[in-house]
Amino acid sequence: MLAGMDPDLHATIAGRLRRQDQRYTSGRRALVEILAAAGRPVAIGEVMGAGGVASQSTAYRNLAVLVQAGVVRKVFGGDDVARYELAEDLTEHHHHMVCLSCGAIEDFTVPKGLEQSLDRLVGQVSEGSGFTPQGHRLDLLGTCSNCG
Amino acid sequence: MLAGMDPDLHATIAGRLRRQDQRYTSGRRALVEILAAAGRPVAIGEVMGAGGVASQSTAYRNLAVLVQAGVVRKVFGGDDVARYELAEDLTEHHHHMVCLSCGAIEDFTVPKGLEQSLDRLVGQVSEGSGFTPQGHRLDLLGTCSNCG
DNA sequence: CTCAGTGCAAAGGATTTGCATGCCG
DNA sequence: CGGCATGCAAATCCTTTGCACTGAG
Repeated sequence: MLAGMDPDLHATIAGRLRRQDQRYTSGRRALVEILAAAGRPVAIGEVMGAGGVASQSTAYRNLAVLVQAGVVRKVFGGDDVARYELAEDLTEHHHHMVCLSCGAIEDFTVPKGLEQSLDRLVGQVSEGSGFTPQGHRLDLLGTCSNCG
Repeated sequence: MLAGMDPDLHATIAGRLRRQDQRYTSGRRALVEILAAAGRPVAIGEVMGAGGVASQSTAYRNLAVLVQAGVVRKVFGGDDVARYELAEDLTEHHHHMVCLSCGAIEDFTVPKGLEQSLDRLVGQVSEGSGFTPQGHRLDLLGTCSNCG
């Protein structure tokens, strides 16, 4: 586990899984460790390369379970490969810098004031439309240092 | 063509294609008409269902050409199917409400003041990191009226 | 005539599913 | 013991590509 990581993380996750009648197996724990260590959304290839996960299909299956339990979020960048990160309530609310060239994603946060403006906006837009907002997504699109 | 649509739209597009040594064929024009009429990002299935486009592979190929020419933008929502919309400089800067249930996407715009805040943010974040921003993406995630 | 554009069918890559085996509760 | 989790391989889904044909310049 990374230093600085919430020591109750695994207990919290175990609880959420139990609520869904799911077990917190070593394979699922390995996935969580990888996501927590990465600190940014990781694609399936990186997950497999990290070691500790043997079967790709099981990785997909477990990630789906974790998403269902609200432990993991699936994010899409500029390319068509899905990436996974720990749910925001296990880490913190943040945003993404998406590289349009290679698809890599990095995290960043924004000033609290702007976040509040965004939250207010969410509420405004929801009124009138039949749309029920559950959150927002603010991404920067551009070119990362590797591709620039 | 839809009433209210920029009458020079097709001329503009033809010019951009010509710059890439591409022709503005009837098939490509049909795609543009569909995107313009939709007013929101459309998936390949909707494109085919709209009529006027015979071959799915040609549709993909022409959409790629249009993206390359800066006429069309490819967007990803909450699911893994790509959607296409006219480039922002042919329409106007806007944002998306993404339905997490069915993947549908609707457009919306935000107050100018907030947009300016976002633009300022883009500049700030770019400094220090090696990331070169080219734009931003602000989406609302939630449930649409059909799925709610 | 020549070459880009088009259609059909086959190929590709990412993700999902079927089935038999192994392990935890 | 019984059922869920896991691995492997086959299947699916979206998307791209190969190749021969057609049409516009």
